[in-house]
Amino acid sequence: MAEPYDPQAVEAKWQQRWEADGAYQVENDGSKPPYYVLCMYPYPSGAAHQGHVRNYTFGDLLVRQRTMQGYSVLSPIGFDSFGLPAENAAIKTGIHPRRFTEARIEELKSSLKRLGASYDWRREIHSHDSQYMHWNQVIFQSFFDAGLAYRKNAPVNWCPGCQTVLANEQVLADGTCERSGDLVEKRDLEQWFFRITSYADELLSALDDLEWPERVKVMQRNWIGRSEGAQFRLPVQDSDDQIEVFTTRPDTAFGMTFVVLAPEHPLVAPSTKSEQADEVRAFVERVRNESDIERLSSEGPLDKRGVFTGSYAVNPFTGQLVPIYLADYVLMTYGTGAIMAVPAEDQRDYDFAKAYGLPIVRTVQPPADWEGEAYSGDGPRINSEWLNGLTDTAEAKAKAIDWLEEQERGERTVNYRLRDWLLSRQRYWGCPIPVIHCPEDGIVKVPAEDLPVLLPDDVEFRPTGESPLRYHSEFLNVTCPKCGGPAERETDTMDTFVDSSWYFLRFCDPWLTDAPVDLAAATRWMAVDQYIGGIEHAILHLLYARFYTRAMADRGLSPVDVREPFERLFTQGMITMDGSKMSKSRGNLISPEKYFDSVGADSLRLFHLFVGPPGDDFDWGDQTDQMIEGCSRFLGRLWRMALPDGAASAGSSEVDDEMDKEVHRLIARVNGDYERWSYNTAVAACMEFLNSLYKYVQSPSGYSSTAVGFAVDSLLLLLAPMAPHITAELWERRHPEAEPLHVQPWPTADESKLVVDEVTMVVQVNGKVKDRLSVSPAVTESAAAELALASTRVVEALAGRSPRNVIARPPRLVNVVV
RNA sequence: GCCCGGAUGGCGGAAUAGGCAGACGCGACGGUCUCAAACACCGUUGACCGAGAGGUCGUGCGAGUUCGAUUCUCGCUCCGGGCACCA
Repeated sequence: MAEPYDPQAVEAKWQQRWEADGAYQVENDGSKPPYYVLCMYPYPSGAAHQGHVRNYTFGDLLVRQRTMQGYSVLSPIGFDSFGLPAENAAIKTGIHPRRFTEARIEELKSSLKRLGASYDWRREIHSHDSQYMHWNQVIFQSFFDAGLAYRKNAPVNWCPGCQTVLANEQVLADGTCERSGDLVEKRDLEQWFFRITSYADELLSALDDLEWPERVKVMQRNWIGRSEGAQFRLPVQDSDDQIEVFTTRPDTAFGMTFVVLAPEHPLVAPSTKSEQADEVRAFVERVRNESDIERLSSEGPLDKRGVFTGSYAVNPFTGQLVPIYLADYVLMTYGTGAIMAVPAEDQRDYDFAKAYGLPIVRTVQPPADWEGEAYSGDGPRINSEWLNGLTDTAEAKAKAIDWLEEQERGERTVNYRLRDWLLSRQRYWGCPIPVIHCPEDGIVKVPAEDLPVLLPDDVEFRPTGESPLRYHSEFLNVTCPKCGGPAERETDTMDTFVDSSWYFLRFCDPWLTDAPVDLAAATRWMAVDQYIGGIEHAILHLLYARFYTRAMADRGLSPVDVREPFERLFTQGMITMDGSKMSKSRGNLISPEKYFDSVGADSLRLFHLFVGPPGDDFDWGDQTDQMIEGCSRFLGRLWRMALPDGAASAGSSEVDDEMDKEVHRLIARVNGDYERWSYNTAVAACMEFLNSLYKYVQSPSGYSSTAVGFAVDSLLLLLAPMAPHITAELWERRHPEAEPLHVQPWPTADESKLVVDEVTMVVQVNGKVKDRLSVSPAVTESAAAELALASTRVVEALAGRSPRNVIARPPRLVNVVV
């Protein structure tokens, strides 16, 4: 009886071996070609869940395969260790976020190690490391110097009960605070922003060249939301004020019959006539107290959604007066906060015009069969003086803009939906923003020699929702570095997306003590050749990282020519349960530990690879455990076959060309599957091959042990990135003198052994399979047709009828048509 | 509303360039081994008709192109995701 496979003993042995040998440590000055594989570093929420297992299995597979292929593979790992959950836990339990987080990191690390994931652990980064915070702050100050980080007033969610600002996520759908239940108000408060909009154009256009999933690129394009048009000014009647509007359809401006301002627009007060004042004030007040969600989702009658100011502006195209309205659907945050309304060509303006009895003037002739209301398609211009007759919208637009520019009333502009990144958080557990507010000197950077600004540990976590830093007088009260007078330290901390926006650059040389990024090391490794993570980061994290990489390059903080952080991106599918995302709060997490303790990590890894395409979601269900068992059974079969005294230990020493060819076909097939991330079919191919190997060694006519030896060794090499422990152990037992499996060269198929002498040709009659013939792969069209017509099965099916047509596609198929 | 995906046996999925639908695994059924069980191994397994040979149907629905469509085109249905008064 062969020795049974003991996954726990074997896996522990190899994990220790790899770590002790530094098997996946790479140096920055190696001679092998560099390759950078990175999985999105995790938020440490405790022991790993199946989503982590899947993510890190894909990443580890690639690291191991590229290493065998001769690359020097950079495979770092770190932890996104700042963030709200730790602080909320502190408020609840009194445990300091640092202690809480570090304990969670240890749990997660232990899971990753038991998975057998291979990292250069010397490069580990935590975003709350004081070193990392230091460089975070240096980068921030550099951005501040360049005007890329700035402060401005922004409308934020303010909870009167908690006396603090809330993140959008903390405001419930009904506009109340998730903690106190109070109605959340909008307040203008000073916040920190990154000027990501100044990179909008580049962030958009550079997407085209990235090897990213198309849907992620589409999401980013929509998020940036570029639109071309014109911006122009309308004089307000009896006033020096001018209303600036943005439009993508300047060609329809002759049909502008009113103007609409956002309720927050600065010209609202000056344009409000006294007889309208009460109504306007009530309206503005009401909109102000509506949550964003209410305001943006309201679908009710339009007559409650606007109000007349009593004033008029001049439409520069017609010279006519048009009334100025306010409406809640005009947003202060997009364009200029004011629009020209053209009801004939815009449905929402049309509805508004109907509700308020405003005139509708068509400037584009709709087609004769047009039955709709507003018409936004092409057509001849009418009622538009010097645009009349033009049918091409682009041409009409260009002409309208030229006219505006000639008249100096407006100009061609591009508008983006993208807004600057609000990065300040009124929270403790994040990286402090390194500035001081001085009543005399304004905002002053914390001097370089005083960096990093660290978080004081002796703070009290009170359930006020406000940052404990505000109550820490030692932290708060400082002297101004410029004038020496009393000043206050900034108590806002940075959004945790800041931490994850450049960690991949730091990994290149995390030991560097005089700059955030080593330019030489980053030049060698960047861009990340393969980035792997969840689709949920399609917009924010990936966009911020792309912005940061550019801004750092432009500030000399990273290599100038590295403008994109992630060359290739793979977004793996989610693990769900009954269709919803697995999460701690839902209580449906399935821990990998129980599988490590039973079938072992290799079986679980293999299952995750085998269960379906890596990009698809997988629903964890009743049969899942049995599928994992199936993977474990396969590894058991592999074990018994591959043990030196196992299933195939007694064959003859003759050569077997047929078996050899089968092995080369397997190698070619699995390599193809690896390259296109089709791991499920790669596993299937290996299973199929092992099945046929069992048939081979059990065949009564005997087998070649040389051929089986080559077959098993090849299988071990191909499976090494997927199931690294069991394959390493078997390799060592089979080849005690050889180098270990993970440094063996990756197998490639011998092209000459892929040619076959015979293939199966399908013969159809009227598209229905009637026969299968064995033919030479070089069979000619006429020979194939002849063979097909000679088949007795075909003759029977024809029943005397003569074929009308014979379509031969040698050597795969012949279709006889009657 | 707009933009992207997706739909194949009892289940997860395969079919890489329009050419054998259902690889591989799970489950189910039958068997071998065993006192019995576990493990392992062997066989069957899309539906329907047929004793069998074999036949008919079959990739969400309806059309179309083609000798031939899971694959391409058009029109729907359902499910999932993203954006959503963006001027």
